[in-house]
Amino acid sequence: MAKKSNATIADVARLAGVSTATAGRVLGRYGYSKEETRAQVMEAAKKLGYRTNALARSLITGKTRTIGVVAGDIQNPFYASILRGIADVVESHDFGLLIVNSDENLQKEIGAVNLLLEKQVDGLIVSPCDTRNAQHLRDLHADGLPLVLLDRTVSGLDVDRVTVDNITAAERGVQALIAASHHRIGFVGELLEDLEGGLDGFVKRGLEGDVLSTDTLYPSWQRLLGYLRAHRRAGLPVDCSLICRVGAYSAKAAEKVVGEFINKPDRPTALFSNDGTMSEGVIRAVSAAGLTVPDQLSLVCFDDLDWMDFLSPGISTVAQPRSAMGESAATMLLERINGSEVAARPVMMPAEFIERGSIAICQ
Amino acid sequence: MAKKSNATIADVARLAGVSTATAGRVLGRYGYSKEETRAQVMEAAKKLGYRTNALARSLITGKTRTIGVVAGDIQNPFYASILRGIADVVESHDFGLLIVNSDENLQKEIGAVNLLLEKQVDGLIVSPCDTRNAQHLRDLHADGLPLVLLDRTVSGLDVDRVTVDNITAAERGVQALIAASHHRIGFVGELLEDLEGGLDGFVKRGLEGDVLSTDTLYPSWQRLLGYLRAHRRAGLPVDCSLICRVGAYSAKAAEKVVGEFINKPDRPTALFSNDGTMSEGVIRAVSAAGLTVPDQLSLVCFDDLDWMDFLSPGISTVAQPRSAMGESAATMLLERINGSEVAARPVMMPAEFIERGSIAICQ
DNA sequence: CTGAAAGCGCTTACAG
DNA sequence: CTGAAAGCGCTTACAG
Repeated sequence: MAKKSNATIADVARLAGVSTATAGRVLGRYGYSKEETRAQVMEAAKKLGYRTNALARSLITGKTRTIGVVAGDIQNPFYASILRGIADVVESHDFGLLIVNSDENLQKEIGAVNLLLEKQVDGLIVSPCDTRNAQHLRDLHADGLPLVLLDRTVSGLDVDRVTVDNITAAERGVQALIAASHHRIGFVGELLEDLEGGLDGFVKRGLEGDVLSTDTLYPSWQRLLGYLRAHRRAGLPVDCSLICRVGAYSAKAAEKVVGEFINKPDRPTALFSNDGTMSEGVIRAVSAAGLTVPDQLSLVCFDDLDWMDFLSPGISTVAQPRSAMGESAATMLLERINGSEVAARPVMMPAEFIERGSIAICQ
Repeated sequence: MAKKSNATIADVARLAGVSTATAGRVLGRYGYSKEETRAQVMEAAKKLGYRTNALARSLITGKTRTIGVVAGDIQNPFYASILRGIADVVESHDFGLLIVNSDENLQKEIGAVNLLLEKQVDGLIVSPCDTRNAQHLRDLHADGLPLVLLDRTVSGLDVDRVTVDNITAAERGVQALIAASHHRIGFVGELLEDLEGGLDGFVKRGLEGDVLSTDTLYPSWQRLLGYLRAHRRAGLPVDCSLICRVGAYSAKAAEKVVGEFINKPDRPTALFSNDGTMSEGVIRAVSAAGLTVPDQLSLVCFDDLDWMDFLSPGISTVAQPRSAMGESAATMLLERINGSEVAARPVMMPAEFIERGSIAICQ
């Protein structure tokens, strides 16, 4: 049995000797049906290899049981883990998962959202590449489409979101370095976006007190804030020349910039690398410079990538709960899809500092 | 403008003062339409924030411009890179990408395929978890659905596929070790499946000459074949006790088994680790045993993971062309979807041996 | 509990 | 070049 999966409800109904309405009721598991009728229809369906056409059903019900995700790059371990978390909850609810990469490019993001909307997804999880320029996302929400923001937020868009408490997390990592008597701690981050007042202005404000509305700041800037706060609370001055602004989100770029950075005579005694991809570049640069970790240079990274554990020495790092982030985002989205109308939930997850062997006491 | 994306073609047609057929023609870019009419319709569409409902279109055309992928685990760097390759070609053709994890579990795979079929994907890329028990995949092909197999093949299913030339690749890696005078080379692989004749029988056959029909063998067994072939061609005997069968696809499991393996008095002088995940376990075990690579133990891995390059010493490895594998699979699938009826293409991609610092001359 | 009819939002012949 | 009508494969009221 079961061949040619192009049988329709009409075919099944005909073979079973019932109306399409009845056949539809038993095959779609809605409405009433007599035990006997059900058996007949099921048998006919089996004989014909009937398979529901979700398209037709969705056209009527207005629900596709499919959600869309716009991620920066599914190949990046950060997103890969988050996606796994999303996929786990989505799959357990028998939903489909449509995934598109944005490469952190606004035009691609807009195109991706459009594609997903045309396919009528029931909801969207987006890691927005631009926190201000995001009218397409605001429109989505205004149209009532369930939407969850991931990793970043968007100004003027009050929807469910899951982010990491980057400030506290970075502060914790830098504190560990300060506790080991380091006073010249380099900060390595992409710090891509241009902020008003520039880097110097930002540092000045960050040192004067906690910056308000840090929500829509990009993660690397938030982490810089944590770096500043750790210094401020320890009563330590900040040397702006120790802030290494890579200016691109790539391990190669980080390697190059950090290479020059640590080859200067007044190089830092420790480095705080603000991201997994940056960290790869840092490790390469440090190794190329022939510096030993932690003896000649202490190191704390961000995001616990597989290799940080077995690299020798183990890399102390701030671990983001990646899978849990994905699970949380997906769970909230499904709740919205199921009609929840609670106020927007700004889920900010804590990151855990993992102490390993990359910090030495500064002499 | 552009709000409420629930306007239909009928709404646009009404506002533009034309028939739905005409509105459909201009919005769907098919059939003829006068320049003037087109302008009117476009303006009405813009005013209403019209967006195509791909569901309705697909129901008629029978095409969804969406493909499905069943991967083992999207979080695994092997699959993550392949998926990126797939996504790149799919996105460039304006197709959607539906992804499901199988966790290498047959029941989940069957469920995944079913979900994707109900959503009417135009084609499927599957890394089958079972090379024999795969009637659901054979049925797919019999039904005429475009299907491409990834990484593994299925016996009795002659469709497009992209695999790696595992035998040659592994042979090349082991050769490098033999060339450095190693005679006691351990092989670490999951070797999950039970083959007739067991491991011993397999080794015996592998040493007698090239095993026929290696196609449907699982990758780790193919790689073992490469290990055997390298020995045979070098005139070296094979000690079965050096073949470390992990029996599970997990770094943890590999770490445990390899830990015991290399703590024995007659431990190998070199290790060939047959997979990225196994390699993680191997590195942890080696490091826990306090052995120095390559001085006390030489090492060659499989699949070039990020860390293999910057781990010190660099890990010599056999690199699989992951992104290219995904691109190739997706390209072939789209060709089939576009009607290509050439004979099934068994694409077997070469893996490149990357020499770094993990091999020392055996004293 | 079942069936006839309408309709979801499009595209496709078919006339004109 | 345009429109009226039918139809893709389902589900949804509405009668009975």
